[in-house]
Amino acid sequence: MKTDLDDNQDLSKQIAEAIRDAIIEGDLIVDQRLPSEAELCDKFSVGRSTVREALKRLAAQNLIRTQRGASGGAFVNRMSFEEAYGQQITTSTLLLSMNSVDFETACEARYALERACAPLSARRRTPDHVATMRAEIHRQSQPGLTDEAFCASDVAFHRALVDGAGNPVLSYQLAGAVEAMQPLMNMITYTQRDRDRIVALHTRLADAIEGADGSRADLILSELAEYTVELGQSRMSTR
Amino acid sequence: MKTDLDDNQDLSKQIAEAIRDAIIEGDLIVDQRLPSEAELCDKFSVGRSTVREALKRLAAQNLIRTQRGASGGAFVNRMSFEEAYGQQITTSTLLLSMNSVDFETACEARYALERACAPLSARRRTPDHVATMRAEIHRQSQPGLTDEAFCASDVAFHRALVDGAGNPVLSYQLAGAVEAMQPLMNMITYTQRDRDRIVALHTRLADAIEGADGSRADLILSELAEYTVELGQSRMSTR
DNA sequence: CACTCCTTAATTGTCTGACAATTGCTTGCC
DNA sequence: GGCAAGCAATTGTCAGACAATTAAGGAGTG
Repeated sequence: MKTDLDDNQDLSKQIAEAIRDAIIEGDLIVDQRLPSEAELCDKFSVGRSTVREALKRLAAQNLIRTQRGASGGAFVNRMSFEEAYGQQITTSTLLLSMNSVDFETACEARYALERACAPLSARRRTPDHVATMRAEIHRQSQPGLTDEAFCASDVAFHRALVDGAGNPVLSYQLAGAVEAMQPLMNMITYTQRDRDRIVALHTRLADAIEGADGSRADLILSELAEYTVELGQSRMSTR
Repeated sequence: MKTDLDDNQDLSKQIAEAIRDAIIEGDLIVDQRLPSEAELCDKFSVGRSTVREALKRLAAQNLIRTQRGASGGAFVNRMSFEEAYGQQITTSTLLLSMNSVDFETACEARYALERACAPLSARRRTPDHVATMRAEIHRQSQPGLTDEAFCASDVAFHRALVDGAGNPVLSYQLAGAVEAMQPLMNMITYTQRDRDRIVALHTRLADAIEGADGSRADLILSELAEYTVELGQSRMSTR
């Protein structure tokens, strides 16, 4: 690990990067204990606060976890899919909201990615996935559902579709795209007619997935994408 | 912003989360200055080191930047696509390496996502994108190229393909998938025959993109995916 | 007035020392 | 052996000090 630091730069940042690189390079392996704060102070010749700030930076990225007490310390964290989801969603959400990405662009990205999953999902989905999709469709048909709850169910439905592909890497990549769109989707108000139309499309989609008909699922998804963009545009313009 | 903290928990973590939520909720907008460290100490009734550790956590996620001096302080950062790329790549790389995701799964995810871009790229790519792809193909044909340089060029080629779709959200999502695979790809040794084959596929791909033939590009990508998986399997098994 | 230089105040970056809280280990007692 | 007390190591928090950086204002000078 690099221990020589450039003065007149942010020391804690440099230390964090040195340790992060060591983790990425594999010099520090999962569950391995890092040197104690005191040892790191010596190693980098800095004060304890500086070391601590560096460690907090790494903790914020889920790269390490810390434990108090004897035989405690900082340990390299196994990056779990769960944590990675969370990070990705936060980042994607902020990216979309802060850069005023328009609805159309985000929608296009989302459905393009989702369509990539459809054929795989049609081939590999388990009965569980289909059941989840059916359950969400049922929820979406309930009268008196708030727009937000409708959106949340929509996310859950599509999540099941994506998970059906049985590829955790795909699921991870798509979690960000789908969930990050939720704030944008929440700005839309759905009339009963809109919901009926969406539920109908979802039903056909679930049928296609259950029937292992990937190309039909793809087709329906493109319909859904088109309809959603249309909906977004009309709703945005009436404001 | 929430200022009441649960004692006997990690204070700096709670503070960081409170501020992060305020940013996500839009209570703190881009380029807005946060209260100074001293003010935050008062607001949360904690010591300065605790506040500083919280701020470093946020800085590690690129949520804020800090400036020294009078009229300095911590400011809400605009999450740029550039920074988001970097974060995503780090996360994806670690996720893949730490969870021993097998080559096949990662490859499938990567090419599934890339195929989602192909039709869009065929429609929208600029001459610049095509030129980049051609340039990378040329580089890949050079004799004496190391395997690593070959892989890097491969990434650049596919990056141009994805960027050609002209959708920054898509580019962002895919940056992680493509670049995170590089360490896995780097484990492969490419014979001259392998390279020739890949260069041929790349050339046909560039032709299809240039000729705005999305479905042909899609087809070639599936060929490339199949060949890559095959290559990976044979190379892994001979170890 | 315009320009330069100096001082001042505000703010973050770093260091030191102290104490609290937690936790595993050892030691002594029954 | 089993149990409780204490000990040592480690992170979490705090307070105070000083350094480094930067913007703003003021003094002096042409």
